[in-house]
Amino acid sequence: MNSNSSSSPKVPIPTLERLATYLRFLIDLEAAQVETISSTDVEKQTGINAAQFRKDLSYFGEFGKPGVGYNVLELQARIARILKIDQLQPIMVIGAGNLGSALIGYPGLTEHKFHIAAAFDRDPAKIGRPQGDLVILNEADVREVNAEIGARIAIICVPAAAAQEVADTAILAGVRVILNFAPIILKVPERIVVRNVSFLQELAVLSYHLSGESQK
Amino acid sequence: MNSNSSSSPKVPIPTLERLATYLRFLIDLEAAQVETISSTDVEKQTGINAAQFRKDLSYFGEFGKPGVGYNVLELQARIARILKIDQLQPIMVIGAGNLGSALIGYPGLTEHKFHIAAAFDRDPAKIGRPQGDLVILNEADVREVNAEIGARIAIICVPAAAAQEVADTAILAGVRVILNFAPIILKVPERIVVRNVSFLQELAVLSYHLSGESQK
DNA sequence: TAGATTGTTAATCGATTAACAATC
DNA sequence: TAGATTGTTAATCGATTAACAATC
Repeated sequence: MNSNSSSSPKVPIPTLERLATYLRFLIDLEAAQVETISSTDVEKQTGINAAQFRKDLSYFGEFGKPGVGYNVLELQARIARILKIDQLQPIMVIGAGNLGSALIGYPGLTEHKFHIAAAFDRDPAKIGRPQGDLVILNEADVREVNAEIGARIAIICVPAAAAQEVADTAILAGVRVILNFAPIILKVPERIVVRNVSFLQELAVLSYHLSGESQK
Repeated sequence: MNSNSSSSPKVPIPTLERLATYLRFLIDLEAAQVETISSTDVEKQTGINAAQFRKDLSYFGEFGKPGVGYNVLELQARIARILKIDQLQPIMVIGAGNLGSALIGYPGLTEHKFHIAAAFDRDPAKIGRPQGDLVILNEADVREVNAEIGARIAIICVPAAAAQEVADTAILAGVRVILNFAPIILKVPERIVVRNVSFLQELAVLSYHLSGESQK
């Protein structure tokens, strides 16, 4: 389900996912004025195995000092660079319904240098409406607008029926990676990376775990 | 990151995730009036390996006829039963901001027999406000309300700072599994199953894949 | 120096996929 | 019966974790 990792050589996806967790954790440590941290501390505080933490980092170079640990600020900066969120990253959101609006207003994004540069919809009632700092634009103008803003990341929040079409448009407009919230499997060229988020899937896995007992 | 799978014996989590995908796919097939499907067809249409499809199902019994394939309606019903979404499943949503509201209005939920039975917030300005078919309730009343509705699933959509407290409350109120949208690692008893959805993590993984070239 | 902790190699574990006898 | 496709075993692949020499 985790899609076309056509690109880069051999960093496991789970490692990349954890990298984002480490970054968040390091930001909290910075706020708590912690200067140095060891892999054992990481394990104690996040539950992620210390060897795994070191292994994850080892894909990208050497980050720590034997006998000492890792400098919080330096590690933070280096992980941000690896994840390419060391500079503002423009994103387009397609679909300005409830979910799209929630994302546009999500405060964590800016904190992590993600910047929603444009939001689109095809509903004439929504086009032109202000939304956060943005104005909803016409979906028909995706390509034109993206020639300006140069987003390489698209977030698709339209209904399943429209998702494939919208993905095609985004790709034509120069998007290279897609976060897809529509419950369908997008067909995209090899070079495009897609990640799917499915609330239904998450809930289904949880629901399964409601074993026998007190169903009320 | 995938949390406390304390419960059931040995079905891999990825298998459960795919089960939800199969279910969705089977619903589409039903709509298209397809009666029977083989594992090879599944592979062709979803990209999921045929052997994997059969293996996934094999954890739960026998579903197909050699030489023939699987009956779409029967398989659909049996997967729904496995995932415990063959009957209405009540859910509580805590946090009625943008994201919570998006979930309350999400049409796919009902289709899959998930029912948001109550939504809570602690903001006095929100309490009492209508939202879809619901009225936002006071977060302080979670326990009392859940004695009525009996939700075993909670969706947490509050800011990071409030998430742990809210999770504790939900667990006290009888919740057994949690879908957590707050970007923190919840500390919960062994028996509680948590799944985390992190937009930042998803975006970070995608951002990583924006290799070198045209950063514009 | 002695103690702590790294980065990395090797061992373990688990999930995916190929192969095939059983069966419709 | 011959052809197709299942369910399952065995082989492969990849990710996690333990162990330890190198290093601060």
